[in-house]
Amino acid sequence: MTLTDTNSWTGIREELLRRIHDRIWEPGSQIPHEADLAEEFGCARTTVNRALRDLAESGLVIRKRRAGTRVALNPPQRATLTIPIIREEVEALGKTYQHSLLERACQPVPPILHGVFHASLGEDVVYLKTLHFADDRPYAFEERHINLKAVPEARARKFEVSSANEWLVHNAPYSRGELSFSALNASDETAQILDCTPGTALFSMERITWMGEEPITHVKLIFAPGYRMHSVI
Amino acid sequence: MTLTDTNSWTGIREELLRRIHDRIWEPGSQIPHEADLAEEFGCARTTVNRALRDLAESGLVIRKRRAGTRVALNPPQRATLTIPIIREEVEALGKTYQHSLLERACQPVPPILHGVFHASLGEDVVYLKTLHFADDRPYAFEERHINLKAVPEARARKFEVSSANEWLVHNAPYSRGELSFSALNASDETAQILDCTPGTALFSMERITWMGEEPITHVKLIFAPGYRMHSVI
DNA sequence: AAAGATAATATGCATGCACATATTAACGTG
DNA sequence: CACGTTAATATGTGCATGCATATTATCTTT
Repeated sequence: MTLTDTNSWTGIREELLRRIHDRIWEPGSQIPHEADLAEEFGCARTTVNRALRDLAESGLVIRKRRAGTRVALNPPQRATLTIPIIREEVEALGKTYQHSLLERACQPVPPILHGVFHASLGEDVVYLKTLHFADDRPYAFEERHINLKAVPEARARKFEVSSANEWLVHNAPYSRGELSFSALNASDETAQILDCTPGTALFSMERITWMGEEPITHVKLIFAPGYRMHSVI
Repeated sequence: MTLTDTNSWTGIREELLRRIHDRIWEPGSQIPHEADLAEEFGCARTTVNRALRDLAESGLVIRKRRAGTRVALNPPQRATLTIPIIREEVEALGKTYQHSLLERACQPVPPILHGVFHASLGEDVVYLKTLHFADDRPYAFEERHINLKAVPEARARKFEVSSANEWLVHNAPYSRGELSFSALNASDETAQILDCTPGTALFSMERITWMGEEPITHVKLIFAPGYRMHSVI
């Protein structure tokens, strides 16, 4: 018998987890509905609901109205990725961080969204080109658009002393974001900027962030050769 | 102006979000407590709680008992990455998945860990080279080592019908793993395998998984040109 | 004044209930 | 039989309330 406290929603979640792991409820099969589980555990349906909602959030079960709750067939493998602030990342390597603003434009430069994200930052944007250094060596090349409708204060900022990234982190919080990673061959321009030979495979990260329904900023980072991104499961 | 329905917890969340973004509540500052907000919005405290919990989960506010709720100083730098099973990923594109085993060896081939991960799979391993297809086009090239000490059943498996990945997912659960992403130029061999020109920038993912202290498997995936990995914050 | 006990407070959680909503099943009707 | 309509049902959400728990402030006691 399990010693889990079945009166707390976490306890119920553990018990449900156990049943899924022990294949008492097989992948793809339907599990009893909330009311039955509540009766079995001797708790309110709300409590079971909380536990099931949590499991659904982690992707272990699929819930649909009327259709009931099913054990996910292939539980998605999730990893948590920590997106570092470049300065911190460089300093963690024991190197000195520097950055230089290559370009700053307010005229509407068409955002280079490449169709990666389904969003537009609108017409009124700041466009920034920044190069990040680690010990005088180029570390990453950044292209950024900032939506001035969402962050009007950015119009006056020069972003020469503090980088746009850090300023935005502290001044324009976002509620959600999307990330996209890819590999690309260094163009002549980026090769020159990052001090490598054209054609070198480079790791690239694109990110777009929103506050509610309003896009805040779009960044495309191209890292110098050899960059690796790590994550733990 | 959007007339947010302040009677639903999502509506309240939007309004709270707006206040954070508009700096009505500055980063680091305390926001009114649940009871006050409930009264202001004319709803139950439970509903405000739901909204605040959601914001706390996304990392935008920090909540502590008695201490109250504060706007986060450093908004989230975490993203959850869902690592797809290649077959599902391909099928989600509306394409037909296929894979073919290029090589299978049991003799101790030195694992190509490249010093990325600090681990060794030991001497007794299966080495697999698999090519994954999407509609007859190469999709990803996989090199894998399986630790036979941890998964002895793998010695007898041929991995011709079901891919090693899916077999392991369902038969060798792991407790933790490490991931590493990088970009690399296609070698002559990988270019031939993936049907692209040598030198093309390719996205690569390496993963090692453990059960407890025992490494289970190490995979290196090299994706065909144009691959992108997505993630949400 | 320092240390410990105690009270106050904000969030966390559980309950019982009601109603909303999405989805499926059953049922007619042409 | 194919179709639209209606009913049944499981989850989703809101509310009022009470108690639990962590943390801080305050009040003792020595």
